[in-house]
Amino acid sequence: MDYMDTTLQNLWKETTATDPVSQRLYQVLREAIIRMILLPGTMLSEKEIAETFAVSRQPVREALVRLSELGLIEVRPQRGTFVLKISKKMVLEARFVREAIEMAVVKLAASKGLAPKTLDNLHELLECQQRCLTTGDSDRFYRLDEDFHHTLALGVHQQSAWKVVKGVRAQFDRVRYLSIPDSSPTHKLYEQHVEILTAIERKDEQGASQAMQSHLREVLISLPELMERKPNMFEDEPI
Amino acid sequence: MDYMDTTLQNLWKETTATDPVSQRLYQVLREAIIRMILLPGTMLSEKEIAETFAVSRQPVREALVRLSELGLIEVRPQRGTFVLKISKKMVLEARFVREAIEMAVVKLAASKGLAPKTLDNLHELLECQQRCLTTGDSDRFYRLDEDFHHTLALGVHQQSAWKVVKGVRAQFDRVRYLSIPDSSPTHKLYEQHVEILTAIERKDEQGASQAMQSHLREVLISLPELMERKPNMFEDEPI
DNA sequence: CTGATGCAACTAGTATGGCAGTTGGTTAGG
DNA sequence: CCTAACCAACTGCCATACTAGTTGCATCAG
Repeated sequence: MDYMDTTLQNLWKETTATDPVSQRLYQVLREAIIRMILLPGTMLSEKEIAETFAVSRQPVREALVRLSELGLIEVRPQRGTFVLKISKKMVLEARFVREAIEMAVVKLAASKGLAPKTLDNLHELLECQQRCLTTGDSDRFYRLDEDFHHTLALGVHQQSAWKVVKGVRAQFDRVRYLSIPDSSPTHKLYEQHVEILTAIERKDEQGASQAMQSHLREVLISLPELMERKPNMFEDEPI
Repeated sequence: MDYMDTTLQNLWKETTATDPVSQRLYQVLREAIIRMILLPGTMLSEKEIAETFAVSRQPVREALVRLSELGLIEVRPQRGTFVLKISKKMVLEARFVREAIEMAVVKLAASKGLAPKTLDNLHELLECQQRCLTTGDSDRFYRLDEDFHHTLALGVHQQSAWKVVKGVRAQFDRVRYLSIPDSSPTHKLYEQHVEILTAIERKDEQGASQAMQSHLREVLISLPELMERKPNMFEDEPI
């Protein structure tokens, strides 16, 4: 909890200074946990965090409350607050929720159709992703992945659905960041995006939802191997 | 904000006194908002709530943070905190999320099958509901409804899915309590539960998910009529 | 009488201080 | 040397105090 302070400070400065402190702290800590800057098992002392960012403990607490609701940290009263280790169970449950919602989203998109403006945005996002493939900018690629899914959800006017997906995505993204710098199958993910979009455009509900399912299961293929290679990042599961 | 104090006090005493104050406040306020004890549009002063329950503002704030994440209240900085009016958009979005998840749950239950213990519990719940039909205890009926859906989700080991459903249920339940004391179609709801369970038992994925869909859409049939009859409970939608 | 302006009484946001419970090392006893 | 009891140093939880921003009413000018 020393070398990483500078990294946290950078994230802190990226947040908009006019926002409430508790919000900024939430964003910073969430990002830090997902990006494996704060590793699973790390203890997060309220006092220490407050001193790190030169704020009081009150807004820190509120940020921690929200993070514990996301299932990223665990607050053990009178003992300490800890970054939760990745749980295979939680990740698979998160996938179930995400699959259910996002498959419903693309079905709706295929049946009702999307606004021309939305389709334009989606196509543009795919073009950007294709460019990322050639430049090898996988960081940007994944941000565009999030945008793609977000745009789909908003395209069928389901903002709440997106909020839920964004919440459970945290579990996914930790696994993803853990697998860096493995060669991730970005090409495959891109192809799947294309498949999803074309299925929607030809009003193929079944095809679109199947493509989405395959897409969402792709990320977790490497899960068992990761659990073996980095066991201390994962919760000790009962045998 | 006076006559209702006694009602809130009762809810307060029902909570377990050993739990953290912030948790108890969250439960009480959540229940009060859902049960329309705290009506849409009501202003919730942190100070006032703190005095009502003889606690400090700190745990009140933490409860309010969680409630605002559920979409039940809105915190407007330096102005006040308000119980959100029911929004048709939000309710329909909540239904979409719930439908997506619960249809996926029953599909999984039908394909993988449920443990005998779980099936027993479900059948017992249905029997209890049937008894409620004769005694006319609709309050208990709806608690059993929640248990039924909860048991299904846990039966396929999807605890996270249930948490999400429980979250969006808040939007549903406000509409339900608003429609009391209308004669609600409890018989129909019971029949739908039976239909869902039998479909699961005969491994009929499609039938189970269809039954669940009909079931979830039943509650909101009265929505348009309610919006006309009690317009001040609903958000002013753009024309 | 109507309008704008300024002040007082709110609000939520933040900071700080004191509390009880847990923990791990240390010390006293076997 | 080993074990058990104790104590100091943490932890998160709650209460209180203070700050900054908003709002509405009262007051004063036109």
